Amino acid sequence: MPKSDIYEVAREAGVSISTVSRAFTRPELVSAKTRAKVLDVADRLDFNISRSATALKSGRTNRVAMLMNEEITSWFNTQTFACIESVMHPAGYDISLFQHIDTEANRHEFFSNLPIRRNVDAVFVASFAIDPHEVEQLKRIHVPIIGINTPSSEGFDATISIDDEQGMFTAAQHLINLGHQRIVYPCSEAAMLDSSIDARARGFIRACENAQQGKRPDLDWQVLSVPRGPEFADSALSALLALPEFPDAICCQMDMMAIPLVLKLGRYGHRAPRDYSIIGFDDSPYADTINLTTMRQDPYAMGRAAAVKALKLIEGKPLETPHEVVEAQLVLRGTDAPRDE
Amino acid sequence: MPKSDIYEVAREAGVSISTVSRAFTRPELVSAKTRAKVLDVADRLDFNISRSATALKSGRTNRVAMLMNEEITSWFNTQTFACIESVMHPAGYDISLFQHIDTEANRHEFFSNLPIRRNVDAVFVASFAIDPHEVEQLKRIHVPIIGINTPSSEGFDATISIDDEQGMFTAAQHLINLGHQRIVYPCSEAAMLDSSIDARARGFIRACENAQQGKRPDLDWQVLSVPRGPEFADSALSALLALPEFPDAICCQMDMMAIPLVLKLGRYGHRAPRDYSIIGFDDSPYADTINLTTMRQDPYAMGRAAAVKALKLIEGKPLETPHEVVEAQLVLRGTDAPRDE
DNA sequence: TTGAAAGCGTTACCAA
DNA sequence: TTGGTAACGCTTTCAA
Repeated sequence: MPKSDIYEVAREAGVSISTVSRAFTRPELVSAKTRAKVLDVADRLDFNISRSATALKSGRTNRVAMLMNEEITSWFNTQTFACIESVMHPAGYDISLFQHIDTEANRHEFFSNLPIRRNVDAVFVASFAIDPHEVEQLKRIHVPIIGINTPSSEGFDATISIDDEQGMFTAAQHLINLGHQRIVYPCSEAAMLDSSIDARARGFIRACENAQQGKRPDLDWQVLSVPRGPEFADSALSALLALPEFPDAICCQMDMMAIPLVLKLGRYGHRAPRDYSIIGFDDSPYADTINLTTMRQDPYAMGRAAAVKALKLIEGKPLETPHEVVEAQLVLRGTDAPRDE
Repeated sequence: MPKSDIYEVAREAGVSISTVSRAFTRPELVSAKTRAKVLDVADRLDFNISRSATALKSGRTNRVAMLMNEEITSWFNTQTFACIESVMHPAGYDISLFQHIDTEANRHEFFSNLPIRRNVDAVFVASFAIDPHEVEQLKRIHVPIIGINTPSSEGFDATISIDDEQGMFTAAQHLINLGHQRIVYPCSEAAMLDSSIDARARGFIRACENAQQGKRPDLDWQVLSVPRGPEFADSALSALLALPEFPDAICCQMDMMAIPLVLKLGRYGHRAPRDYSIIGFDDSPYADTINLTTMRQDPYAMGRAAAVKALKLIEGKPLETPHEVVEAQLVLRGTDAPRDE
């Protein structure tokens, strides 16, 4: 078993363990020659600095936690994780992932046991709401807490969020401006506290009420709520087809709702934009392929921004703008058209 | 700063640090009363056992590495990561992710510096080929190496792979049996060494040559290779449409090729299964939505199996079946039909 | 059931 | 530029 320790390397290289350590982590303090010698011996003996020991000594853990709703396999979570990883990994951090912090049981388990206490240098909360009590609990780990798409920034050291309400307001407005009469907003029922979704619904409602009270008193709109779960798109499809009159515009909570609808409504003779306009939200995979008009959000940029903030906070540096809100962008493609008179 | 150490907890609880330690990690060795007391004090003082110290003391790192081609955002990588995580996390391991071990530069950097040496308890290699020299390098970290969809099991302590060659053979065979005459296999050019993809092409070719030499001497088939990159599906689309005669069957390297093709070919008047049959590979998102006939592989099950193997190997237990190969399943849906005479 | 103490592999201070 | 040494926070053996 050729796993050697720092003493062996020191002996073999004819130096002290201090020098071995420095050759790895403070190369500038060691003469080029000594350093080369040490690294050469170390490589031969399959030696490398132990991160655990470094962590212990330094008081840092070199690890951050990332809390998420549901699975990392969802589009937003994957994107966010990927770019936080791409910033944190080069900086020497591992990400300890906590999925499914959504059910009451899991939340309670997590926030009362607080397994990450004293074991991470920062915490990311990705795209879900935690209640004030939970934030309090989280604060007890005494490290920076960074939120991504959290409905509130209360209690967080930094947040970056998309403006869901305004984004969906814009989407609905766009549909209204196109002259559509009967607009439906299909959405899967909000998970407990998941107000990123709620905010979108609020934006839709506000746009419709605005229009109704203004120059479009005739506007006919409704929120079509279907149960959460893997079947939500099919549920929305059925609900839509069962409506007394098919809408001329559909404003979707997210692309994962819009894409199946566009695809499957076609089979029932409803073609966008010929028969109705439809708009999505997210610009997630295949939105471009099916030419879906949508509101784009950029989780990659958000994740990166969050990671950069975290790194600064870990270093104890102050943040110029701890809390940021970014706007979703309307991406016009081919599933919307003015209503023909 | 109420971050307290084990001594403070011990003092406050009126016990020794040994007892505090045991209260957390060996509760059965501590009287219920003492344990309750200790945990109570610990919670009040925001104390928790340090994973770094535990790791250092134990000689374990409580961390595994996962190496992958390209980004974690690809469907297969995300799925695999998610389920390895779901097994390793509860077992107390973090996953240190190394993305983009694909370019020559990154590979060299990784395999010669070997940053994970002495810093992980196992290594997962997800879905890409590493050359014999690289395997040798990897072995120098002296921990179990587990491969997922690696073309060879040479040098690995355990592997689980899908039989790409056989899977694509089955897919092509199916199309041939349906009576199709002109079969095209569009594929993006293999990344260097990425023979999971090559294996699929080989399966396609074998099925076609078999048929040709047997009862289908008239079979007309070809491999349509397009450059890698984000545009591969559009490149394949153009290439297909530029063919002297449009094929009556398309056998796709993967669903991410098949799905855009089905969607976009429709705009050019080619409808599956009316005008041609098409089959995918993977059963990735939206395959079911568009009713794509495809070969299903189950990265979730594979990841789980790989993680279980890793855990056993870390414990030093022997594996009954270190190397496993699973078959892809033909999922018949709606994009294939017998050729009408 | 509990306590004392050694040691895991580093880093950083102080000295040389 | 390099070496000696204490200390980081835990686990575990041995003793009580």
